[in-house]
Amino acid sequence: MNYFEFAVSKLKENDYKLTVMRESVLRLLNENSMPFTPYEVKDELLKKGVKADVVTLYRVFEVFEKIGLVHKVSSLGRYIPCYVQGEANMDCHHYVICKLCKKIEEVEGEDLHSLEAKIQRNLGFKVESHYLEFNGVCNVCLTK
Amino acid sequence: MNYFEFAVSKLKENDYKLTVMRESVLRLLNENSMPFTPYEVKDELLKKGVKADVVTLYRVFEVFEKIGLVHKVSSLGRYIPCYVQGEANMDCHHYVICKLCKKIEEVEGEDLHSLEAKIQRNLGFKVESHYLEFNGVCNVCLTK
DNA sequence: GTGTATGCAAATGTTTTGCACGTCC
DNA sequence: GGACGTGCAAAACATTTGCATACAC
Repeated sequence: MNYFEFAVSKLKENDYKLTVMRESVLRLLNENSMPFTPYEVKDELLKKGVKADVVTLYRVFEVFEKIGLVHKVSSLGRYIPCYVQGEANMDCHHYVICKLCKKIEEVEGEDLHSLEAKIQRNLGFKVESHYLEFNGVCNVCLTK
Repeated sequence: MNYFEFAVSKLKENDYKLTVMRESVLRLLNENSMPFTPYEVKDELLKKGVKADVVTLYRVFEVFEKIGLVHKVSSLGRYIPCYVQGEANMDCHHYVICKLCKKIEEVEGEDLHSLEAKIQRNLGFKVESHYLEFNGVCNVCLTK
């Protein structure tokens, strides 16, 4: 099951309609597993002949985020599909972000359960998800 | 050495002047070790009789962030002082954020070096810092 | 005194809202 | 058919920039 199929079933499951806009965005994310801003999505879809309003795209992503299809990377204003190595990935988000080219890439989630358990124990804080960003310089920029 | 003293020396060290505005913001952060938006800082300072322009506060935080005195939590638009348990804390930022009351609190950094080393090894990505958010419900909201 | 910091005004950029119309099931 | 989704216009909000004045060292 690829991201698109996964997403479609997820939409149904949550009683959201599969509209032309939602489907177009999902196809884009499925083809390019990378983070987009709503404005970039608008441009990308236009290239494919689909005219979309950014307002709608904001609302599309709002829904997608609610049901765990994307995660918003606030520092970049981008939405990135949550689907790592064939698996839905709602609760842990691990990214590397290059400070030079701004490229962001999802990395395999390491186990942070012991840390979460510790926080739960020490603070009484109920951890539901986590978000981990590694900032630095990517391999491409390093060799420039 | 408290946060204020630490920050003052850090400013000097980086050839930034200790101005009334910067000092006022530092005192505020020193008294309330919590994240503020520039607008909130403006209001807080006004209560103390210090009139500050948000533009200036944005610039103050920009400098503070550059020299590692604060970290911007983009998802909340807030700046949080970096100073955990009496220690400056520039490179690793671990927070718990309550999704209900939005309270954010810094937690003791656990060692993520092995993870960083792994990323460096596998991707050739040079990790310089990381940012870790635990999202969930805080102990106060849990009991409501 | 000199370079940096600040305040004000305004531009820019991002995200949200209201409402009429269109579309999915 | 009815609820939900979309487009357009506009509002609201966040952040940045330019420039003249004020302040720290």
